[in-house]
Amino acid sequence: MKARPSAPERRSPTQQRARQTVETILDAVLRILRRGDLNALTTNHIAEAAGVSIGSVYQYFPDKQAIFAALHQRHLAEVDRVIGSALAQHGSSSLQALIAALVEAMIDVHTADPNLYELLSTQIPPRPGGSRDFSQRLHGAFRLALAAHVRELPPERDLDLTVFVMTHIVDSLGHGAVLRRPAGVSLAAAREETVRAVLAYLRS
Amino acid sequence: MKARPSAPERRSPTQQRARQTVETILDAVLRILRRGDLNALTTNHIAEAAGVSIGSVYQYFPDKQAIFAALHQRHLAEVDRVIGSALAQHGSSSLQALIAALVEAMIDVHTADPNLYELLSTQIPPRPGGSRDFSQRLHGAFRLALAAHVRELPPERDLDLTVFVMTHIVDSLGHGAVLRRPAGVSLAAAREETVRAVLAYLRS
DNA sequence: AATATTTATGAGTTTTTGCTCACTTTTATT
DNA sequence: AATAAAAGTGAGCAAAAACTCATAAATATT
Repeated sequence: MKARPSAPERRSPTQQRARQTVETILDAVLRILRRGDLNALTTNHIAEAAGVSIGSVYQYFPDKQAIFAALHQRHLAEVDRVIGSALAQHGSSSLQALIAALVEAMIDVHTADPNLYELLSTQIPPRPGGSRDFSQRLHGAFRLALAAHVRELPPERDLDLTVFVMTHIVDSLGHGAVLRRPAGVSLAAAREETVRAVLAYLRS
Repeated sequence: MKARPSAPERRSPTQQRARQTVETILDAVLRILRRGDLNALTTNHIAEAAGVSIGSVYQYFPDKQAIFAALHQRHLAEVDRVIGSALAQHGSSSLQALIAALVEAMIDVHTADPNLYELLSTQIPPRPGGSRDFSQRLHGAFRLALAAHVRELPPERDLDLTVFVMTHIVDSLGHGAVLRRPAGVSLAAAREETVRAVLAYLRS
């Protein structure tokens, strides 16, 4: 488990089936993750779950970390897509409709892969000066979304601070609504209440 | 890494120095955690970081999981202590003072061990019918805290749903304020804004 | 069709890691 | 002081995991 001295480069897939193999491997990790068996995340088992040989895994990933890093990249792209779609559809809607769409998008993301965030946050080292991480990416997207509605907000508010709070509320409750919802609280109720909380905060 | 067939019992420490050894081992895990090097969480390295032999570790912990489980227990007790203290001091205060105290307590907990929650959530399997986990514990404590102020809340609100939302806001922002605060947002500002958000939600 | 390149395989090597146990040292008891 | 019990040690074992490499199959290029 200790970091190997260096991670040799691997060739990148050029043929279609090679790209498919890479996707299959990443999908297998998600499948294991959904089963919740974190200890089954070994390279050999990932290969087995993907239905490819261990050699194929190392054709495209220099080491185990790289598999998680690739998954991280794919997840970021997916979040961008989902959030972007919500923004595109509700760019000119009311603030309430926008927030509702964002909350729903967040719940969708977390429903698809409930444990992914925890895995990535423990397995992916934060890039020092490199690309933006998950929460920064979310912050940027939400900042853009809220900027269109600044006139509806009380004046004299720090936009970054407001977005920081709003992002955490939406993300945490989107996550919690899927994973930690107490008995007697429906998903729909949690969703609506989250929207209420965000709107109450923004208008306060 | 796969689960061993059975985990034999170990003797529990009776002398003072033995209890100290156990604490030293748990502290070492926290120290490694604070360094952020999740891959250094091997039994041998934990022993080395604690300055005890690997044999001593296995005097008191039947397997590696048990170390994390003990840490989990210790963390739950600490959270109970901190939250309980906040409640005791502000049992008859205003709602605003109470929320402020809870937010501060949450930030304190997360400041001490920023990565602990992530580790535990990935390494500790959820107890089937056993003791309550972290978020349930928090929910119970916050429910108690809020119950004293039901008269200040709008009527016709589901207490569990309200506590669910409030707990996630406080926990997530307490955590985020320490770990994911963007540049230009001070800790004090994040704390105050969290209080504002919770109060706005509760009064909405 | 012949050749080159990319992709896939998986048995086997090497490293890591969880854990044991025979033994020593320290503390408690008589 | 003698004896017993508890605590501590660390070399080393067995299992597991990361990763390699010689080889074969599939696809692309000539």
